[in-house]
Amino acid sequence: MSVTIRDVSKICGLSVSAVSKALNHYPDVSEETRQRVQRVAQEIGYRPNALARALKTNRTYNLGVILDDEMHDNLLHTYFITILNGFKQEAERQGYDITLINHNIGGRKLSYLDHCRSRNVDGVCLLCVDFYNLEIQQLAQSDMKLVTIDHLFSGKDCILSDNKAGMHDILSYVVEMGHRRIAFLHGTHSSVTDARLSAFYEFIHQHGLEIPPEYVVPSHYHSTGHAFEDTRKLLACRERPTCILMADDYCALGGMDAIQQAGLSIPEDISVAGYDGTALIQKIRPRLTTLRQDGQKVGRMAAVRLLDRIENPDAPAQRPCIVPGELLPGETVKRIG
Amino acid sequence: MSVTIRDVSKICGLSVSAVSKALNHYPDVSEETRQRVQRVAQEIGYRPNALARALKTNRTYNLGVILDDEMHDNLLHTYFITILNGFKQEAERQGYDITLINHNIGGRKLSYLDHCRSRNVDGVCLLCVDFYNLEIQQLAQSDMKLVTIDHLFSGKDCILSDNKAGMHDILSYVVEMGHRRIAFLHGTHSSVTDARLSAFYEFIHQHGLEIPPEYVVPSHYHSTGHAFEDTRKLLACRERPTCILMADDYCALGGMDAIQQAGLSIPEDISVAGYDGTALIQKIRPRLTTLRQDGQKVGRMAAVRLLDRIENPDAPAQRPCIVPGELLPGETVKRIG
DNA sequence: CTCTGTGCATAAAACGTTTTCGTCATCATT
DNA sequence: AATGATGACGAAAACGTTTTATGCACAGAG
Repeated sequence: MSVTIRDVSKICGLSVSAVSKALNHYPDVSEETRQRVQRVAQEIGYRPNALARALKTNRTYNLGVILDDEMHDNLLHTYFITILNGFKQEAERQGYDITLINHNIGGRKLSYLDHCRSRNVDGVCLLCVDFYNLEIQQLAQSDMKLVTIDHLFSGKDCILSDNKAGMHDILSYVVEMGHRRIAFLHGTHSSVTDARLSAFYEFIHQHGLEIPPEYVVPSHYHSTGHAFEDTRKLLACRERPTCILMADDYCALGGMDAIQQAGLSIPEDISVAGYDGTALIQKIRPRLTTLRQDGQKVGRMAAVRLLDRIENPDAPAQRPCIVPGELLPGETVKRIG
Repeated sequence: MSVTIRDVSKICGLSVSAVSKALNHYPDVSEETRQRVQRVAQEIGYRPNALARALKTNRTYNLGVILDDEMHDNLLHTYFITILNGFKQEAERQGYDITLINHNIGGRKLSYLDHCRSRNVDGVCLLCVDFYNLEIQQLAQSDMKLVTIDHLFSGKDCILSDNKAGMHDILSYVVEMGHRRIAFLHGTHSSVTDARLSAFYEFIHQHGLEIPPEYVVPSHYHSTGHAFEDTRKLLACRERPTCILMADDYCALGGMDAIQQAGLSIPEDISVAGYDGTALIQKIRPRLTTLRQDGQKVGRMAAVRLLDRIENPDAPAQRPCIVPGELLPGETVKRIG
């Protein structure tokens, strides 16, 4: 089949162990034979079998990424993809591969934890999952090394996009532009939503804004359809908001659609702001005012933390790494008052 | 450490081999002991070590995906992500995991082929790579089971998005709308570009359209920036085209930007069409006329083909699987003449 | 009673590595 | 000359499985 270490050893007239040691830079092998071994290995194209090596060393140099939801299309959300991209780049840089951990595997249901164990990944990144799911909880409480994105399990490593500051920045901007009647069409129940909602309430409280309860409407991330409907309802309020903060950029698109179909124009009649600041969205007109999350960095830091954890397993848990965002003022929020 | 087959065997008072056979549905084990073994395995949470199993059986149930370019951000192109998503879903359905094959792994350069071999993937999907790269060629000529997307290596399995028909459909539509002076801002050298370009030339030849050479301008996929510049040049032609076909939807955005900045409006002054029909693009106004590629299906079929190949390695190579697209008439192509 | 088959279980080799321990020179030190 | 240290290598166990070959008891057939 493939060329093994045994082949190298035979050609060199050495034992298998000698070859192994030569290739792995052990001290007790003469410089001369090391050279010879390496040359022969090179010549006949020897590549260590990662499986066999991992079986022995308990290191696969493989990181799991869990990225799933009931809809099975989270891969399509640009924010998460950007994170995955950053994660992949850093992992690659440090010599790790990444494998996507599936939920149902070959008919049989296999829990995430079992799956990770079975594949012997060195660590796992929980990116875009339902953190309240029981299986995820089980995984989080196991001894599996893991890093989570935008959700903190106590004692575990974690990367957070700074939603508190993000909300603060965008609200400050909107208020600065003269808005008082600000609606918030927010996402579903999650840590991210919690962070953003509480930042929202804290802000309006501190600034003495009077926000009627119907201005805070639960919707769904990544769904132009829901945003469309929920925005329509918002427009039907007795007293219309002058500005709507959307759950994310996708929602902003759906919402803007609803606004325009209602015969209103943006930002003359009503202002809109998004969240995420994905690359594509910045290309469309009118340029959406939004808060860019640095998904690339989030992903990269996640890999850094996870690999750090893998290298020194007994180090105390670090504080969550908080990645700042950046306000992108566009053309969809009008100065009023 | 983890619970192994040996633990099960001890509890059951059986040999390791008996347990293995019981779990793997071998015939020569009594129904009674099979039941007992399965119960015990279940109870103590035994999960076979995929590494050890793979080492012995030469099957990892792991598929590689190569997705790379010099820019390292192909993950961010929606078309490819959609394909990856479809691929992942089908692979998952059939019990396979997927791992992303890196190029540089841990400082050391490792060729794609070596990397695949070393990880012992059962097969590999070439999605979005430079097919003219020497390493890719080497991989394609090896005995590694592989499937390619939108590029045919002779004798290998392949999925093609129907670019010929796609170009034909969109050109027919545009001509039907009365356009004669049609420009084509196309992507970089690749099979996809070849297919689209030849379909373009074939069409204009068959329909007796006179297209000045400067209407066919090489640009870059997935780059609003290049499209912006190249569109500006197009607008400077003595006789402006009435319609521009863009390399993809990203380019369409860049191009539309250039058009609007030139003080022209779409589609009144000039028409534009994209290519890809990604989900997000369909939400923006004006709705882009474009050709939707069914990336989901492309990915799914790729997995189907690859797994088929893995199951029966000696079957003759099938004809390329051609996945049709769908014209999405939007609002960016005006009826003229 | 012997032979042969059958049903069930075990022993052991194998997959390709890493790593611990031991061996055996050689050479310097008492 | 005995001892010890050092340097270079090999033997073998181990990682957790699968699979082939083997054994053994018991049945029925001659």
